[in-house]
Amino acid sequence: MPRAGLSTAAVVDAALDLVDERGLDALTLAAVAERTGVAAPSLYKHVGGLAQLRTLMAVRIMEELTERFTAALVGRGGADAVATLMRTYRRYAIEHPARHAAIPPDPLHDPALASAGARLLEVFLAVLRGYGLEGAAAIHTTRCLRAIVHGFASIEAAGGFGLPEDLDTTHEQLVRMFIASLPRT
Amino acid sequence: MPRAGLSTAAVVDAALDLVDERGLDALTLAAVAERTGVAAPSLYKHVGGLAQLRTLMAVRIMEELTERFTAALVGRGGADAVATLMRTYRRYAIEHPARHAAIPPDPLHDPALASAGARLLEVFLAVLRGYGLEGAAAIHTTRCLRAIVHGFASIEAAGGFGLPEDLDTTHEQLVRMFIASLPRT
DNA sequence: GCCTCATGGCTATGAAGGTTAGCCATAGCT
DNA sequence: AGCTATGGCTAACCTTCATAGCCATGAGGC
Repeated sequence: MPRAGLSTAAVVDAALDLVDERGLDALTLAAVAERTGVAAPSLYKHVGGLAQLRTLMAVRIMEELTERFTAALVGRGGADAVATLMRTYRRYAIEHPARHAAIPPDPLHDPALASAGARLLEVFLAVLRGYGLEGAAAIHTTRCLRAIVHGFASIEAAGGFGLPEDLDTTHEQLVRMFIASLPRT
Repeated sequence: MPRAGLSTAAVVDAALDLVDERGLDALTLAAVAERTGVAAPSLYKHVGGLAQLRTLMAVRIMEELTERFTAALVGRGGADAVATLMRTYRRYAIEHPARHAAIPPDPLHDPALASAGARLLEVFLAVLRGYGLEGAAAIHTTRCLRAIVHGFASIEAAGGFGLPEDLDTTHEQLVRMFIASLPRT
């Protein structure tokens, strides 16, 4: 009975690979167990259960997103930064639709997700701070931005825009719309 | 063994009541069966299974939404119509968060949902047509509007806006942003 | 080099849920 | 009154999550 040498991180890795390949609905402990070469109950030695596996995945995904944003935003400011943030978010959702769908809508409500969620939120706030927005105005504008990027990415990743018109064009229109709504710098 | 006098419509009614009360995740054939006073397998006499029950619910929900929109929009046009559409959508999602969450993102991909989805889409297009938008421009702008209202409503209905700032204010900012992006009439 | 014991596997088991098969009483029609 | 389609039912099966409890591994101390 040789050991598989599993770890919590390895289980999360396998789960992420699984949803990338077969979609979020395919995330089942049995499938993760098969992929890691272990019986399903053995996963409980590394992970508290399906629910906890989902939150661990969400943390990883939010960290990955935050990292992508910060990498894409270095040296940028103003409208350029806003547009880059929106395009980077969209690209991530296209590349990893299942991961995008796994992002919880209310990360701040779960202590295990709160800090990763707060760091992600901070990226949005930082971009708008470069626009002179602070306090309540920054919160309202961040919410608008979040609603826009989340809404577009969710629908696109789900294949919800059925008609043949070009989606890049639609997205650029959305980028212009949001930037035009910001205060003149 | 007296008959319960069930029908497909009655099963869908019970399912809608159930998700209204206990959330979308509580939608289970066992729960619907209990609520209708019948054993779970008996539901199969009226409904093809859980998946079909979900699409039947989605059809009902989209029809209900279309009806609300048309009722709210009579006699309105231009910016007033756009704002009314956005506010009506938001109100529906607040009143019925589970129903809103049950709306499929890609209704046009399922033949059973296509016509209800197309009627709903037509409301959006009609509102923008009053703005002189037609053809590809109307499609792009409808997509923007859909992304905005869907994104905001999804996050709000899920309790995703954690901070205490007033959400009405945020939504009105979003309404102004979208209307400002439309061509001058 | 051996012992100990925490660790990480395993099998067995059970509870929920979806689904199918097949039976039978009811109710409506002739 | 009798036939038959219909709409209930029970029994059974499969999948999945989860728990319990067993046992081999293997690292650290002696």
